[in-house]
Amino acid sequence: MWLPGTDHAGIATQTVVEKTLRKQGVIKHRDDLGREKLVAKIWEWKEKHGGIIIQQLKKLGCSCDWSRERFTMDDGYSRAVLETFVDLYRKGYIYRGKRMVNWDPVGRTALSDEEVIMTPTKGQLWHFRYSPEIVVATTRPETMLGDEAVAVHPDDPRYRHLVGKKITLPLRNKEIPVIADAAVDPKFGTGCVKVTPAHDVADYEMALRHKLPFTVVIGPDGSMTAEAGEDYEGLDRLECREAVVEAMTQAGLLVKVEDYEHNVGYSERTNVPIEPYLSEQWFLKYPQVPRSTDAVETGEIKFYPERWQKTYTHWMKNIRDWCISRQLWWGHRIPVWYRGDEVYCGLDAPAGDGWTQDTDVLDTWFSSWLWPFATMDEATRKKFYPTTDLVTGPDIIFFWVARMIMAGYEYTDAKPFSNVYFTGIIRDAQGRKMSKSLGNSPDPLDLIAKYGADGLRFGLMLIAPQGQDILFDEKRCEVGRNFMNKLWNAARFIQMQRAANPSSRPNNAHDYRILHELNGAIIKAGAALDEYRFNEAAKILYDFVWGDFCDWYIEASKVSSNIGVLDEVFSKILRLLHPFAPFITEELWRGMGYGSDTIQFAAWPRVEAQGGMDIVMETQALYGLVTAGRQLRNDNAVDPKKKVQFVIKPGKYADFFRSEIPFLTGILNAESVTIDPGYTPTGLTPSGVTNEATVFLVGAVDPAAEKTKLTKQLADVEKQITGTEAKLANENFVSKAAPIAVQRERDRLAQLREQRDKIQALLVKLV
RNA sequence: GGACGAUUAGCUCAGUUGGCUAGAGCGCUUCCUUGACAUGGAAGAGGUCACAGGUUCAAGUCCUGUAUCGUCCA
Repeated sequence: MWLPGTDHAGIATQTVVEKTLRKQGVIKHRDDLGREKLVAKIWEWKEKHGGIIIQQLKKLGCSCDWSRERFTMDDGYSRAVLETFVDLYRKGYIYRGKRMVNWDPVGRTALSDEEVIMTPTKGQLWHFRYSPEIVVATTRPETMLGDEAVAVHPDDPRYRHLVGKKITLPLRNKEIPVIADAAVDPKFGTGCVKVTPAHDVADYEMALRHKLPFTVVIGPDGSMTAEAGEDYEGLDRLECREAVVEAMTQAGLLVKVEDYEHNVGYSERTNVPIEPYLSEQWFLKYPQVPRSTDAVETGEIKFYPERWQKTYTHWMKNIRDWCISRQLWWGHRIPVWYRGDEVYCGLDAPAGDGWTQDTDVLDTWFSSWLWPFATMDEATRKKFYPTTDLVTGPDIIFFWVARMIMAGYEYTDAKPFSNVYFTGIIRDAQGRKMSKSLGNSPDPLDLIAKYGADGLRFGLMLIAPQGQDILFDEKRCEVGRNFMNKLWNAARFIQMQRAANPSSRPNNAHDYRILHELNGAIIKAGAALDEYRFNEAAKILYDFVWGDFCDWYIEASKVSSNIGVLDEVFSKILRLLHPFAPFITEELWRGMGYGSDTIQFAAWPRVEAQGGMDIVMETQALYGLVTAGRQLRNDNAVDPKKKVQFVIKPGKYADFFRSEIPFLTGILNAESVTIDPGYTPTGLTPSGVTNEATVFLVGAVDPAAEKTKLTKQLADVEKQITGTEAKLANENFVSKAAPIAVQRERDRLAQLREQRDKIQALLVKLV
């Protein structure tokens, strides 16, 4: 059972809707509309656009249980989210506090650490003189307006005498202390750092240790507050930066400016620099951390590919409290009410007047971490929980996977899933992630229109190796489309055979051989699927269908067909391909009359015991003759329409080859094929040497070409002989290698020598 | 700075525990509209498996180091 659904994508959705409304001139700011009306607008938008992904899944033929589709803002699911909040609050995992958070000044909301993208950014490092003895360096001059101290390392002899003294903060004419703190790196810059408690994470920590005041100089919208002083109030933080630099320069306090590359956090959503911002937020201390860490380490929950374990473990071991409040309106509103100093947390508003609910909503991931179980009612859970597989992208291993595991253990006392399959990320041909702003993501519906849903699916499966990102090129869908075309035409061929041929049991070499290969495909594809190697399974089936079934078995069937085996193999092919290509297999399944019910319920093919390994080998040798014969025709530029005479001088299998003369004649477009163990060519007779026989093309010859070809072949074979002989002459190899490996080399050598002799004999004749 | 990937044919990539005479698709060359399929068929060219060491009878595969690219985390 595949349970489909979507989350409400809080910040992304609200941002899009607000932007649209602003563009339409409906509002300037969300406050113009107010909470209820904006949320109503977002619901409208959701009804209109929210189904796109689901539509795409349906068009792709994903076999979800659509009756179970869920949305994180559904009533039932919402209830579960709030219950979780209340429960964790009562258990003491959730707390509210004034902390330094990652502030998105455009989205005007706090973000979790995971939503901040660190990007190396070229900037400058300004060196400011704060006093005759103190020079500090900063990449963010505007923050100096909120400085509350200058810090040095306690053991730094250069500054020890200054510790405890006060200096005057330039521009603000404010007394600030010089403090000593071990967090200062004495080797960085001058060894003195400015301390801005309200606007830097490290400084915030330091301020706590030294009980410094927190002066907020940058407001939630990224502009300077009154605390910054009247010269700067209202300026945007970047404008303010210039103003501060200018003022310091004027005052003669700018010592120097250096180019400097450092990491700057950007909002994942709005792509603007994050502002460390001191504000009142809700935090979650994660539950079930040790158990969740162990679960993955011990393999109770398995990751595919395994290596993501490390990333997971590393994050779990360095886990920090999660800022879960967002200053948004689209999402689950925090179920906490205030009245004066009173705080109430519960599912519904408390009785009595004067209570106001917290205005924040919860981080979307706080909603979706409950997904594996909150989407199911009790009866469903009994049947399907814990679930077996989660399929997701490695980019949300922290956002979602880790949190789901913790929620699972906390609320169901069980793992939410046994296996996590991490897909590759589809990138464009230049290796860039697909993104709306780049406009480099193709519309799946367009691709389906062009290549068919099955073609698109199969094409993608073939190019998606486990654990690797996929460079997407539309051309690659052609492979899938072509394959579907091939499949369809194979079906047409079978149908045409039905009229002429009665069904029967396997009775000839080609039958046994194709059934043998079918078994191989079933085994190998099954094993690949068991290990989540989807591309490998797709490749195995592709090769079997195109190579073995179409190129050989159907071709053989043109000479003499066995409709019973054709149908048996093809009906199994359809079942094997059904997970990859649901539409065409369903169509053919019914169209070919293999079942009246949907193929979805047809049993996965089983391996049927097949005798006749000898026949399979003989047939392999037979096909070798065909290839040799075709080569002869090609090399000697024989008109494809021209019927020619072949003579085959067999090593073994003479009787078998003789019994297949009709097949050989047909497939080689021969006038005649003769099997003659005692054949000696007269004059110039082009020939091809296989392991089991020599094939002669009697008739038209180009002696020069023939000689070149044979000489090249001889050189090739002799090179291999030398290599094999060297191996076998190596005492160490013979004594230390596995006996099978040694035997294999001996057999090979014998075979190669035989081939060499044959070619030499032919060359002698040519001279 | 740390962790993890990648580096194999012109391009995009397979290659599971070492046994390889290294594969596929696309592209390329030659020929073919023969009753399943030109979204096709037949044949073919094309690779010192990033580099340097090491382990081994044997290394694309294991180990160490280097280089380049990518992702994640500080």
